Amino acid sequence: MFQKNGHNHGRCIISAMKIATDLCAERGVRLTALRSHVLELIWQSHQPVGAYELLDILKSERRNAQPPTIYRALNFLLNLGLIHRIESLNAYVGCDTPHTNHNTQFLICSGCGAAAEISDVRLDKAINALAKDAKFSVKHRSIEVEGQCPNCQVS
Amino acid sequence: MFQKNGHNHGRCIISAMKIATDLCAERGVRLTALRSHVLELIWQSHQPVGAYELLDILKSERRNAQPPTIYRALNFLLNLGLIHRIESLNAYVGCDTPHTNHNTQFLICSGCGAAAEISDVRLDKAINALAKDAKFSVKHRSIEVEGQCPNCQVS
DNA sequence: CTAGTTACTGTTATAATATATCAGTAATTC
DNA sequence: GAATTACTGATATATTATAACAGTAACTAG
Ligand SMILES: [Zn+2]
Ligand SMILES: [Zn+2]
Ligand SMILES: [Zn+2]
Ligand SMILES: [Zn+2]
Repeated sequence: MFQKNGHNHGRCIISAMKIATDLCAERGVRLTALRSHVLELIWQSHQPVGAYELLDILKSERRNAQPPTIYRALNFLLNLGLIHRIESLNAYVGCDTPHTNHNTQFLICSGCGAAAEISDVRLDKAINALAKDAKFSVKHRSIEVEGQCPNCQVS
Repeated sequence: MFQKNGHNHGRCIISAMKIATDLCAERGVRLTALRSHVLELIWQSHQPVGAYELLDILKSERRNAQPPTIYRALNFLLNLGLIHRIESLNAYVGCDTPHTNHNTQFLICSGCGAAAEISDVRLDKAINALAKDAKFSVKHRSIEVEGQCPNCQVS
C-alpha cells in the first residue's frame, strides 16, 4: 500500500536494513559494505530508482564507481528478493518482505512516482486460473499497474 | 491463446493487414508504405520482436533506415493499438483486435518466444478490485506472465 | 492549379540502460 | 599460510531510445 502522510520513513529504512542483514546471515551470503550501501540508497524513498541514478550517487562518494559496480549489487539484491525490478520503468525498488514467498504486483503512481507493492490473492488466483486454461506453466509474473495514488488524485 | 501446430500464419498476416488498413481509414490517419511494411514485419511471427531487429531487416531493404525510422513507425502503430509493447522484453507484437477496447495480458513462452495475448475478465476484475481497495485510479496495465507454452512443456 | 500548411521521412548526433571481459583484491577453506 | 573462491576495479562495448533540424510529400484553401 501507499504510505500515509505521517509515515516515518526513517524506521522503514532501519527495518529494511535489519531484515536484509538477517536474511543474508540466514542464507549464508555476504551483504558487503557496497551491497548494503546500494540497498540503503534504494530505500531512500518508496519510488523506484534507476541504476544510473544510483550510480551517480555512488560516484559522488567513491569516484571509481562504474556501471558494473551498481549492476552487480542490483543483481545480488534481486536474487535475494531484497529489491524488485519494475520492468515498465527500468527501475528498482526495495521489498520489505524478502523472506516470504510472494508474488508481487505493483501500483505505480505517475503523479509522485511512488510504487506500492501488493500481494493480492484474488489477482494471483486469476492468473493461475487463466494460465491453467491456456495450459501455460507460469514461471514469473510481472504485474504493473500505472495510475494515480490516493494522494495525487485531484478530487 | 497460443497458436496450434496447423496454424495458417499467412492468413494471420493478411487479416491483420486488412484490419489495420480499415482502422486507419476509419480514424482518418495514413498507413503509409513504411508504416504498413513495419507492421508486416512485426506480424511475421507471433513472437515479440525488438526495434533493432526490425531495423536490421529494414536496412537490408532501404539502406537509409535509421533508429528514428523504426521508432516513429512503432509509435504510430502503438498509438493506434495495432501493436503492443512487451515491457519485460523491450519488444513489440501485433494485436489482432485493435478496434476493440481491451485490457491486454500476455503469456510469454521462454521456450519458443511466442507471446499470447489474453483478455481475461476475471483478471481484469481482480485488478479493478484491488485498485479500488487501494483507492488507486488505474490508467494503464502491464500484465506479463513468463513461462512455458503447451508446445514447449516437457511432459 | 498553385500557394500555404501540415504531416511524414531523412540524417546526424546523443542519451539511457545494460553486459562482457580481464585483472586485482579480499575472504574463506583446508 | 597456500589454495581456492568470491568480490571489486577498470575498460570497452552492446542494446534500446530520443533530440533536433532539414528536406519532401500530401492535404487544404483560395
Ligand atoms: Zn517508508
Ligand atoms: Zn502519488
Ligand atoms: Zn499467425
Ligand atoms: Zn513456447
